[in-house]
Amino acid sequence: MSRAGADVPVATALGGGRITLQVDEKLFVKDPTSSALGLNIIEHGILLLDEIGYEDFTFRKLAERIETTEASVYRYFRSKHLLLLYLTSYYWGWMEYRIDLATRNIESAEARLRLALRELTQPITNDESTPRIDEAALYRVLISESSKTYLQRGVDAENREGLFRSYKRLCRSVADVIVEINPAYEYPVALVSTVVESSHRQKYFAEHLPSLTEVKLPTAHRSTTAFLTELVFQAIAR
Amino acid sequence: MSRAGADVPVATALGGGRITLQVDEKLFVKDPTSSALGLNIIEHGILLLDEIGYEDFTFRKLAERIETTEASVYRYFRSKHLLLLYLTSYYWGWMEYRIDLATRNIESAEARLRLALRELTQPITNDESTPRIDEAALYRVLISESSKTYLQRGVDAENREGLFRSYKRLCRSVADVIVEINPAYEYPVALVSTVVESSHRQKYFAEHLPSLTEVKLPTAHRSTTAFLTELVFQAIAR
DNA sequence: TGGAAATTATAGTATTACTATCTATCACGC
DNA sequence: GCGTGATAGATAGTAATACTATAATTTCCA
Repeated sequence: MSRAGADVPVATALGGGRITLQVDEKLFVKDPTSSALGLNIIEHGILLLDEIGYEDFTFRKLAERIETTEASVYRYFRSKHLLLLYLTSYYWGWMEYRIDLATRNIESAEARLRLALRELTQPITNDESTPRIDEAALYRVLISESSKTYLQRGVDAENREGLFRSYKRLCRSVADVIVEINPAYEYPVALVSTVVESSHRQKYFAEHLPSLTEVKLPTAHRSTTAFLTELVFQAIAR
Repeated sequence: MSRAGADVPVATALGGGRITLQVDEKLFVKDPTSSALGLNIIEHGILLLDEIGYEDFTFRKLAERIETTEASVYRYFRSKHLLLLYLTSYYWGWMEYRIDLATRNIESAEARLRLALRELTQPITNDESTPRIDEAALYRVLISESSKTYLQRGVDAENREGLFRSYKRLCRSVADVIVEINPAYEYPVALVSTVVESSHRQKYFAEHLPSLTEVKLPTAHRSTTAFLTELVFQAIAR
């Protein structure tokens, strides 16, 4: 399957730094990595989303913060929804790249699955090569807002355009490892998508609705990894 | 634990029918079950949410449909967000009532858990006693929109007011059965909340992002039940 | 039947999510 | 150094949303 890293998103440059991922061109009007203004939109888009949440976030507020105009922001993204989709797509692409990096050259499928689950359930760490991206903030945005990319009427049309490709590819590639371990297991992709969603949700619950989970701050990441790793290995045990 | 049904929501009357559930009074301004207009708001609120989705849903559109005015709708619900929260709260209360009904007098904890998972993952069926409620439509609304009740900035305040009590109580009561089966299992509530969320999500994926799951229409309900029941029993096996 | 409560009609506000147009700036090749 | 084309900024405008306010009318029921 994707062991050799074929088909994995290519690393190029974001934030004046050295690494970025290919994000589908349909997600933006003009590539935000191609100009200082675009990078500003990404950088402060993440920070503002983290601060005030998707519902209260507007291009007007973002424009004020980076001292540009609403119209200029619209030159890069058709809507705040597509900005969010861009960010999540970037995130999943990066996640797949990280998993690939962590698991290549590892023989045992079990070990690879364990590493992949670790990457999926631990927060992404600050990356020196992308100085403009606050990874911790992006991760919080993902936890709170990523479901909103697909829980809306436009899903089907957007899916037809391939805008969810990075998420689907990520789930598929982890599911492939499960199939390697137990080809008889009937729900590999469902299991992965459940784990990915649950990882975010449990951390959200830990912070906002703590009686819905045993995952507790400040060790939420660690116990989420433990909970979900155990869940997966028990589920696929022959 | 809740075996005897203590603390389970009481059945009273909705829709001119015989059964309703106590819904927290903080969720509405004026009890919608107390008048014809209120019942109309609930009935067509569900149908309209199902038809156009939460984002496009407005009180103006609802008012037009039931031939009343925006202001009249606002007399019952402070916002569309609180209407959605009312509907989900009603749903979880009813679910708890159904689980209690299905599992009381059953000795084996395993059997009770299996029955509870069945209730949680199968769609609610049309109920003769609530002729004004289209259960199938409500279920679709829940699948697509229920996460939006808590994935927003107001969660903490609303949680402090107890507006998520019915969801928390439901998860807790199912988790109690897990504890009965395996007191050593570390994540009973997390497992239940994961299953409840995943049940909705997998069905949503089956319809809109089918490559994220093996659950397939038109047998989505059956295979979701199978997938999640297996997942739970494997997870809690000693 | 009278008075209170519920509902309707009408109007208004601030904000949102855009779209349009025109001008200023700036890098570039010649 | 000059023109050109692309980018960004300034400004304005629109339809819809999510309410709030107030007065008039209808309904209820004691």
